[in-house]
Amino acid sequence: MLDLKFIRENPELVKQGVTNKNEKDTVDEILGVDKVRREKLQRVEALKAERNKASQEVQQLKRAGENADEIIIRMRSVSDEIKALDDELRGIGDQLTELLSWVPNLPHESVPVGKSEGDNIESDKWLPEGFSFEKPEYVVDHLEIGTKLDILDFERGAKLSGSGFPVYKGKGATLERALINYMLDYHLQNHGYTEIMPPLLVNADSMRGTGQLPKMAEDMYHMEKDDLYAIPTAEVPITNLHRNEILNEEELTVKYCGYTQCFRREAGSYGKDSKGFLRTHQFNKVEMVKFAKPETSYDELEALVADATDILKALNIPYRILTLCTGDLSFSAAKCYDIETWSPAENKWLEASSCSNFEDFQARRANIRFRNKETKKPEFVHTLNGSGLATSRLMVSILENYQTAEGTIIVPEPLRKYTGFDVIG
RNA sequence: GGAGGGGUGGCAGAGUGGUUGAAUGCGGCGGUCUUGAAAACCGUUGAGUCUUGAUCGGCUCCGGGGGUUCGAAUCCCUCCCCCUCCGCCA
Repeated sequence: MLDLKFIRENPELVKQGVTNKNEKDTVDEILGVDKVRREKLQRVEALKAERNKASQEVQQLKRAGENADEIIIRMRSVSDEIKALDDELRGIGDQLTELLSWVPNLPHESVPVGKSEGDNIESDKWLPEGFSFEKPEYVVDHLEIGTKLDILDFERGAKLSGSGFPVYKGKGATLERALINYMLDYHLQNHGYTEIMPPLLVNADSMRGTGQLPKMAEDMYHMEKDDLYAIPTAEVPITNLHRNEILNEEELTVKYCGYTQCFRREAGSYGKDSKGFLRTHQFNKVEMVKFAKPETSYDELEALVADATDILKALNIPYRILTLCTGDLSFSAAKCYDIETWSPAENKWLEASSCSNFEDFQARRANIRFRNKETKKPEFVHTLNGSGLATSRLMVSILENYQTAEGTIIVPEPLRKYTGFDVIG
């Protein structure tokens, strides 16, 4: 959520940012409603001040044993007027909140202006020694090798749940689990994160807090009976851990890291990159979340990207980093880097991680603050998160980049102590 | 699913319908004392919002919503959440 006062004082800036993000510009509508609201607010508050004063007088008169009927009768009508105005204000307030909840975060000034993913900028690239974009003859895509080695079973997954629900089998399941454990341990031991294992079902307040609601409602699984949502990312429960809390400045930066399964309906994206792991309804992800002081949040963002790419380097997987342009930024993000890994079989880069700074956008929605040591006043924290990383996309990279001419998969060295085997097939 | 108890400031915990934004304790901050620290003592310490250039000031907030009243943390209705016990189950 943007600060209403900020919108009021910088309408042109907000309009520009919203337009650059390809979102609807409702600034004038918001300012109009806001103006009406403030006028009525001032009126009702003046009436309330009058009422409060009169109530004191009634008390004093009664104590003195005098008659207060005149005031009481007068205040009766004032109270009615207050009630009517309050009703009106509630409606206006709801309208304003609704309008504000649809306003996206503004892009940071360092974000390139652009319309779509074609305008993203490649800001870094890392290739293992001896790597070539030339695909070896024998390399087949992850679906084919996974089926052949009997480690992935999408067909039975479809029988159980529908398409997009993968089944991992045998060494495939073990490899997946190894990846998760390896990444978690890496972040805990080398990057100073604290592990969190959160609920996978959360309430609507949590979804609003991180900005999934209202915009992404159609993309989430919703349990109607209990009004709970299946999390699309661990970002939701982990960021909301501190919803409605005031943190101590000394505690910052708070760094959490957690593994969860993630659930996405992916409504409207059928047929688009939908083969095998490229787009699934359920997948595994290790997520990193930070609560930072405003002045350090952009440094923390760079560190977050480094934390994620450390893993790819250790696994020897080619990757590149994209700085997303304004048009490709998500609703809540002020700045975002995508990390993409190379898929030889698809002959393209696949997104394996997204690292974002939300500045105070989520914090304002979720009311996450810290007490400024100097001013002693609470201020909104900056929240950040990044995948570290999504295993399904990593699995594609491993199954393709570690394929041998014999049709086997070499287990990346760092994962071996977790898998207990060196080769699949 | 059944029965009961409870939701008050960072925490614990009082609160007769009328200077209660809220006693008290702890914690935090500042100070006295001390070589320094602890202890002790003194003082101080909620958030949001409107108005203003900034103060001053106004208003709101005792789980959420509604009601009664001139006036509600306090009375009534309703919803939510938490805890304990019983039942069922992993």
